Amino acid sequence: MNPGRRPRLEDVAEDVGVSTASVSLVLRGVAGPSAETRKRVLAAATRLGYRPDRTASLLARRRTHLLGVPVVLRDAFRAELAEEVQVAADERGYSVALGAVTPVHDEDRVVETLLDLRCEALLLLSPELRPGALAELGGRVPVVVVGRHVEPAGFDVVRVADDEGVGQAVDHLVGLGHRDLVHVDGAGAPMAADRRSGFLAATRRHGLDSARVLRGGYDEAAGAAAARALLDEPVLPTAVLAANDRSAIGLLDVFLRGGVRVPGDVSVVGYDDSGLAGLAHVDLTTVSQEAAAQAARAVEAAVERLDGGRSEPREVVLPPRLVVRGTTGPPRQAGRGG
Amino acid sequence: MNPGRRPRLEDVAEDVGVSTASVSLVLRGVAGPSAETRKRVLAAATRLGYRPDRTASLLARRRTHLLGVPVVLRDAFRAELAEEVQVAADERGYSVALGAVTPVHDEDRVVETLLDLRCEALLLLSPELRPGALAELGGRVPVVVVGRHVEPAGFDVVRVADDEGVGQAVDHLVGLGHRDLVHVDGAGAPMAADRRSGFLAATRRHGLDSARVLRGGYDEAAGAAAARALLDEPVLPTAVLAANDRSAIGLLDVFLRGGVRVPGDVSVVGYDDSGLAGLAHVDLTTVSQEAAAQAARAVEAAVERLDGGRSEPREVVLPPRLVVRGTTGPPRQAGRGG
DNA sequence: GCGTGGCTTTAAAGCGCTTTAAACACGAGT
DNA sequence: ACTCGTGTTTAAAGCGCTTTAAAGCCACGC
Repeated sequence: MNPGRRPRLEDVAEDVGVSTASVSLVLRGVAGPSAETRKRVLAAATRLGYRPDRTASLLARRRTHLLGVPVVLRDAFRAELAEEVQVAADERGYSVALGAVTPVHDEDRVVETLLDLRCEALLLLSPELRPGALAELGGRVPVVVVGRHVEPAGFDVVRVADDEGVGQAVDHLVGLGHRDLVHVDGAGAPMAADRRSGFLAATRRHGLDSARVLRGGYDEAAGAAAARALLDEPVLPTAVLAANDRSAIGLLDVFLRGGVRVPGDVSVVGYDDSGLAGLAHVDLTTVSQEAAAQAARAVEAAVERLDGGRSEPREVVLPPRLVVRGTTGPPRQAGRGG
Repeated sequence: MNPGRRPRLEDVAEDVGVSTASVSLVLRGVAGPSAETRKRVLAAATRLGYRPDRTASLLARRRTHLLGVPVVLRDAFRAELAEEVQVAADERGYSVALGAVTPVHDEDRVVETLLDLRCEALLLLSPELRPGALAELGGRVPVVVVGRHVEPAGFDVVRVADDEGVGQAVDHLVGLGHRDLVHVDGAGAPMAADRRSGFLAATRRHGLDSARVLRGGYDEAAGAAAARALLDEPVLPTAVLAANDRSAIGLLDVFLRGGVRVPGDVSVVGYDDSGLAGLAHVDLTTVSQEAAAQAARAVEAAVERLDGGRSEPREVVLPPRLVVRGTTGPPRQAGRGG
């Protein structure tokens, strides 16, 4: 019926001797067709190598079951999150369309592209957009903001309790005997404020009034700069909490080059538990952001709106998890570590 | 005409008082409609906030102008390549659909998903698929293999001359006075053989028969292990060429911890010029794979097949480019750098 | 014999856009 | 006046699938 072209629903129907409607129903697993019909349709579809044309299917039903995720590929943690979103979406019968955010392709533009592809919802990973822009976007299409502390208004928010995460890290260090802590913060970066306040709250809770915050940033250079500043001071703190893993790597690097042993002379804690932290030669104690859990909840939030009809915004705050590895140990005064 | 719904072509047509055909022509910039019509249609479209429904459009014309790119998000270099593909595709009027390859979502599966989205061609970044599988896939849809040395058969290949790249690095080191070189190779990884043979060819060319190859790998752990092996030997080589940047980072790390100065005691060269290499605290001399150029040529190859009707396979081999940074210097015997 | 209700199946109307063939308008040429 | 040609516009037929309303079929009970 149809020479070299890819088989259509009609070809299968004709082959079996039923209508395209029946074939459509069978192939989508909808109730109705009898077991007999079902069997024959399935057999014919397989034999003809039929594969549904998603485009036509999308046009006909008004749904696409597509989730859009703009992603900054260069950012290891967000990339990991995107992966997990794909996995979680899969489990719920949704596909994800990834859009690369690059210097020449900013977030707005990628969002438009994804919407043109008919994504039904957008999952934004630590988006840079202003809350106003987020709310506006949320008015057009369901939006879930992941990993950013912002008031849910017209969109959902899924994040980790970063203040608590830093608190766990502080507890861990204090438990080891540390009393002299420094936090190299993330300056104005997203979530940096939470981590900073979590640090201050936790140290006060332990009565450590000497605990200080040093201005830092979210990359290796910021950590390295902070480490150099610390080395210039008369006496090193016994433990440093970085704002994220990349900053921690910068700190480690400078300490290493300066002959400062970790954790012998100073303990270092990162944040994110990105791929970097687990590398054997880094072996960084850090706080996990639970990428998989965040992704799963984010997809769930989107699906609730799309399939469940929820419309009031929701905020999901997950507990972080301290991952103890090799860069933390007893302080140099107390233990025998140095 | 159409209450809350998004405006359709028909709404615009009705508003202007012409047929949908005219509107379609105007909006796509096809010749035919008069200047007058054109103007009024454009005005109406803007006023109504019309945005074409890509799905319907795709269904009607038989083209999608979509390029599929499976990408391993965790791999910095491939992620960068994917970004560049997006940029290059954009310039030629194509969009790219990214599909995340993860442990639970292997390359085959992602390829199927992308094909379901009606991608017209696939750009595979250092794919792991067997040549046979590649050829078979190439029979179904235009395929461009990027960054892998494989005979183009039923698909195109775009890659960098890795042997030459390593050769440039060797020349650079020899020019600095080095005579005692070691290459920590990539074992069985893609392109590793080329880098290895390039190393051997270049060192022979310079009469350095002592040049050795150590078995390594493509990650930090492999580099670290190789570095430890080197430290166990009675005398260190004066320069080490790693199979890629990640391996080089591992080498640097172990050297640093072992008190070996770079480049004072030993020079280190990476490969890829991934984001890692450029970081201030790493400052790694490396060989650039010219991601942007590779991406551009890959897109070009796909477009040639799709729009130009080319069908015979093509191989494009680009020249690599040495990027000299801070991890290479004169050898410890010769210069004063030790 | 006929109406009933439960299964199955299907005809047909879209989904929103593209495209082709044909219609149309209008002044030039003969 | 009539044919032609050029430049514009459009009716209508899809693209391949979904979905709804209606038709078919059949056993059952009155």
